[in-house]
Amino acid sequence: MSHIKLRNMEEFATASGISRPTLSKYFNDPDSVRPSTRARIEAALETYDYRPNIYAVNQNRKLTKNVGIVVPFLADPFFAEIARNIEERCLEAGFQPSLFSPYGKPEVENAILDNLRAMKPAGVLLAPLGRRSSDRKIIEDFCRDVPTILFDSNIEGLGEAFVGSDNASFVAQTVDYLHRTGDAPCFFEMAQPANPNAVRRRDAYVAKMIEIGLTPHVLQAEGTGWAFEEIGKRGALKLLRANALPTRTVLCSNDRLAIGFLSACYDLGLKVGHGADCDLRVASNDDHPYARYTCPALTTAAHDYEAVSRLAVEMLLKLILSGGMLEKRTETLVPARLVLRQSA
Amino acid sequence: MSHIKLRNMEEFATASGISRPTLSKYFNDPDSVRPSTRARIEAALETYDYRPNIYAVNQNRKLTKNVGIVVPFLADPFFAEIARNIEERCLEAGFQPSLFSPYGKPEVENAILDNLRAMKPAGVLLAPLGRRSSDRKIIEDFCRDVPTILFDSNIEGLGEAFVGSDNASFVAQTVDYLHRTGDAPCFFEMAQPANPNAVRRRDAYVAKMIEIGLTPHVLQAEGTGWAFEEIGKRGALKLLRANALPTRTVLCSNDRLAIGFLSACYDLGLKVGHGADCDLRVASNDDHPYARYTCPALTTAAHDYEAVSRLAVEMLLKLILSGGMLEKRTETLVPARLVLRQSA
DNA sequence: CACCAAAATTATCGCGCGTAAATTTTTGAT
DNA sequence: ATCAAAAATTTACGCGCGATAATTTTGGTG
Repeated sequence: MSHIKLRNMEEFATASGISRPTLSKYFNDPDSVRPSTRARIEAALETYDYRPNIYAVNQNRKLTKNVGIVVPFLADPFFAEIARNIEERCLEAGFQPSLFSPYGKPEVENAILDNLRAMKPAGVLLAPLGRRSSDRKIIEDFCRDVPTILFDSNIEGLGEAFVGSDNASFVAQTVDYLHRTGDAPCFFEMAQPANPNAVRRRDAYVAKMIEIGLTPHVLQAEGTGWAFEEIGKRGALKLLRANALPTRTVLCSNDRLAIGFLSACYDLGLKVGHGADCDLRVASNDDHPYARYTCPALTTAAHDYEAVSRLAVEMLLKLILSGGMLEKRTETLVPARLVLRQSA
Repeated sequence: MSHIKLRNMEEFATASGISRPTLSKYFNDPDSVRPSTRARIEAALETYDYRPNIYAVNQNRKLTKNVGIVVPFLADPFFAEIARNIEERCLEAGFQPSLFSPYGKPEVENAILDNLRAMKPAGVLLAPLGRRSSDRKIIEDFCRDVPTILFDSNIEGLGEAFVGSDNASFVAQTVDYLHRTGDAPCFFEMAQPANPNAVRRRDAYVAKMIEIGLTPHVLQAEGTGWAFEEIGKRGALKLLRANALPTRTVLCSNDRLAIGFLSACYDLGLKVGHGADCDLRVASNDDHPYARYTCPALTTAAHDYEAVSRLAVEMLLKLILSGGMLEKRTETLVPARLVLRQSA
């Protein structure tokens, strides 16, 4: 355990009595050397303090072992949870994940993509911001340079594949359940949603309502940005005070809006739930990590976090193994799982 | 706008008609070259698509422009919010932040520190896990190799400085307020807290109660890990059903426990708040991003997110400028700000 | 016009490692 | 002991850039 600091692989080679090219092979793949020499190397690593210089390594490798993970807003617990899952799986697969978030700002997303390009990652898992179509080209260019899998939010034709949740499945299940057990819901959303999935959910709601022969009612909360709870609460207060709800059942576009909605109901003394003594029912989409701790606990269409993150990483590994290109672009949609709690 | 891809600085030099050493100077500091040549370079950058290879750059620089940020559990909205603030400030200061989280696992934290060492960052902002004292040496060794500022959770004597919230200030304010306006609180915490700040808060509570001549009551919820809401809810259900609360006022160690506590109260039909018709009062610490959307909204001692992140980054920049060593280790404690809402 | 400091250029080395080709050693079977 | 295959070694080059020293050019001054 002398733990002498060695400055480069050359020094470690002389110290350990093993040639530098063999060491290089070992660090790239420990199984590529004979078990006996591997043991000698690992014994030497116990004695001497040496790690390859990652910058020199990555400069000379055509492909690094880095994997980029980009989510639109990391301080949103939904994305934090997805990112955590993905990161863990990448580590298990022997890659070095790097986490990035533009926190809702398109110009920061552009900067992240530029940095990512310079990092020459083996692959990137990108959950893009909802973007003006004029920005499509930026992501298109990025995907040309870096092997990329899109997740969470699809952009038609971009990336080597898409993995995400099936918004139609989410809304169909909640609408169906609410309709069967009482009023069909009106739909509560942001007028200017930060995330393109919101539009897909609204469209799915309208389609589903028409399918079952009912009139869709869409209610919108004003406000931009990522403070969904606040926007939901203010919007709900306004609607509830004006008595503007067309039904006694509300389906929120996502759980964060619903958290705000429930908070507004509480403030106004309205009892939410499916009981006979309740004033209205509130359901939502996502199964946000806190959905089970709202008052009342939130009935919601749950993301399959495990499946989405697993499928996304599997697709990424497949992409990396096949050299950065997939035969054809696939879109994998994971259905929701309806979670019944007290709110509806 | 030909945007031809150039493979290295040499090619960009011939293409732009500027010598490579001058370009190198420019990329290290745009102001180090004559304004006229700077303009020529930037004009060339518009025409040609070139970025220095970050791995080659970092290999040859003694010090990189990287900054490491490590938080114990990034999927905890408190840490996500702090990390977001810090990241933003580092970017403004011209550094490249890299975000890491061991998600509560000590062995992952060790791996992160190893990777960080290899990254040769200009500095690191580290919010350590609560650790067994036997692991202290690992962080001690790390701080010897890498200029490090500790934040959020202090480890006596480690790092070049510490910046965090003043736990005593948090608890003193809440206890004081609760005591003046009604019952003094009992204290609700985890029996095996994941974060060392919890211990400091408990001690501060006990000290404060004794100071004002009252008997402290500490109630503990069983459970380990980072699912604080669940632990808080189960613990609260158990206590409430057993009617084991010594007072009608509860101070939770942190907001996530309080979220679970409030959820339990709701389930049991207990009305929480400071009104005459309420069954009990619940207050807490942190001002978690969702504290204002609980039912009822949570009275809590708020972190000064802005100040903590600003001071931490300022300290880091000072550390970097002074070459990785500060004259003496300082501990900056930011006081809490009491936020009165409906729950107490 | 000459003068001089500042800035840019040329030339050259070093960083730490990947990688290839040619050679030598080791291995496990006959 | 023999021998071919596998593995390790020696030698050498290249990656893209930082950094230095010696030289030339630039731009403002008297």
